[in-house]
Amino acid sequence: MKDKIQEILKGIVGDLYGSFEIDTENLLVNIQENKDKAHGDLASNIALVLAKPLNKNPKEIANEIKEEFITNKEIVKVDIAGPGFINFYLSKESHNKILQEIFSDKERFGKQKPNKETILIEYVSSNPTGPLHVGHGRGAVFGSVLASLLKEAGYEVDEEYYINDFGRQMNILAVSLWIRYAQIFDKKITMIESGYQGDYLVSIAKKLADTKSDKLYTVVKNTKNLFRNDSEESEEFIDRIIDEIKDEIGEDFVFIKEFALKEILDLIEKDLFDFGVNHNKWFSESSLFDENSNTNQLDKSIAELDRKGHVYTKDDAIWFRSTEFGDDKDRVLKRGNGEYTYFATDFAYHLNKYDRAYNKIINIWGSDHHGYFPRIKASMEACDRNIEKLEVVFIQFANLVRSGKRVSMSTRSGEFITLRELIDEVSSEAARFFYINRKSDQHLEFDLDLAKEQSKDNPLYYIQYAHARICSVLRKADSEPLNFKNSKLELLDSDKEIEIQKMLKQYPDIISRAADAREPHLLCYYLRDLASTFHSYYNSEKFLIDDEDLKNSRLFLLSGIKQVIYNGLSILGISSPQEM
RNA sequence: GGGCUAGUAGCUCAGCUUGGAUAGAGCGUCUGCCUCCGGAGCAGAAGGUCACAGGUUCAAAUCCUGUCUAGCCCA
Repeated sequence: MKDKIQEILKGIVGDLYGSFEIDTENLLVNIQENKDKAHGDLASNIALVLAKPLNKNPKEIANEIKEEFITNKEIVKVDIAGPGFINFYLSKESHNKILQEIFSDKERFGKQKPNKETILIEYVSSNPTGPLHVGHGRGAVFGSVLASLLKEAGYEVDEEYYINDFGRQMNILAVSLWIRYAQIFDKKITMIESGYQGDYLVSIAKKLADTKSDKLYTVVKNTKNLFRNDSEESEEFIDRIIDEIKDEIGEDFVFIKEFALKEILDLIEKDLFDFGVNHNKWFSESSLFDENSNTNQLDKSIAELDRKGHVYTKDDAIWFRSTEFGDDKDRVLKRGNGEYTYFATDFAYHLNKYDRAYNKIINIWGSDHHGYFPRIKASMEACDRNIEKLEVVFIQFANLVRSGKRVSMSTRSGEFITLRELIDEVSSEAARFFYINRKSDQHLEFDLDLAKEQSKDNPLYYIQYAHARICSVLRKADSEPLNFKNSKLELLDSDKEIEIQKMLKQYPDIISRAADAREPHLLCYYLRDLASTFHSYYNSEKFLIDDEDLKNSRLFLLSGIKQVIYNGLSILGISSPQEM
């Protein structure tokens, strides 16, 4: 409809002022939906925009255009208002097409045609050294909802979890597990300070003992000697312990490491699953180092950077000259001691993503990493990759609030609140909604009490209640499957009914806007608005009435609202209860 | 010191991408509404220098510049 009006206006303007050679393409002409009913349904600012180039009073222009505009069945009235807006009034019938559309498309309503673009979203990617905590929750929900939104908007989407399963932290994890395991046989052994303290390792250690009995303990000859602490710095201390345990246990050290990794990934995957988050790809960092093949991707990637002339050696270390691409300073890829930096593997990982030929690569990162983006971008640019393809969405941290007070979120060993605990307390769905119901780059106060509350103050409850209420009415109506085909939808002509139909019409736009702008919270606000309009309608009208035609039409309208709430909540990964 | 993000009603926040008519919700406060489809709800009132100062524009919460304040990152 907007396009139609736009075309007509262009024609009229061409006829009227063609000789002035106005560049209609570049003028900021738009057709907008009016907030205020008194101004009609749609408005054009064309007269205001033309005022300057024509050197004419905008009202005069608007009048001339109005004279030429021929109203029809759909556009029943044209009006001039304010400084020179041209308002268009649509016929009441023109609003109810949307209900037929929803009725025939059902859960596909709002879904756009496949556009053949592929997108890779990488998110969560928490270190596999312990279970997920609440700090990961927001990014997890954001990634999964954005993925659903993009699919709805017609993209083909892969959701990937990058497993940091390489390097020193894995050794520390293995040692921590071994200590918990050894404690089963010798209570006097204590966990080292820089080890992973959480209880989860205690249960994993029990499993390890179940499969290996004490075999990995008895090979270590002198545990006392192992834990002597002659005032070493903790860094050196843990490195020495890693080395000594490695020596004593031999190849089984790798077994312990992989055992720990597998168990923790199982935990993470289960938590994510229960949280409604489902990655379809898991990418292992250590696969970049695959030593069994000749294709160590990390060396290959650095070699490519080198070939392009962006690598140099200084102080025995290998550097990337990232400053040439806008970074603050050059970055080390490989240290003098032969260790690769975290950045080096990330660089190789991103090249790998590019080589998988997606149209778009989206990373979801905590906003504390924003300083990290320029060097990744620089490295891709240096390798002649199109940096327009790469996008990072930064997620600001959330604070949990209980009884008006912030819940301490210290990440000090063992003190964090796990995602599991949050799900257990407020339910997975409430947690999802509260995490996503805020612009992602904004601080979020997550009110635990409100998330549990069952009242209109809790926006999720309010939306779900609207759905349940409609289901209840439809149940009560329970006349044979309603024959909506013959409904006299033109009877839906009250202000509220028109308003609802207009609102339903906006739904597909909201989906594409939320997807394109990476702003899933728009959907939450839309659904809340829709629910609110419904509740108001519900209180002002009766549906189960004697007038069959009107009754059917109203029920048809209700089922449209119900469908849209259902579709929207589905994208958020939240259910639409029939009753509650 | 450099960078990023923000500042909108007493509180929590939308709106800013794409400038548009009287700046919106929820909570809280006040006043009403259950013989009636789910009151887990609804209607109404009060509440604003859109941080501040300039600039662009017919038109600025929205775009630009500067200042102040807060959070985060880097040194």
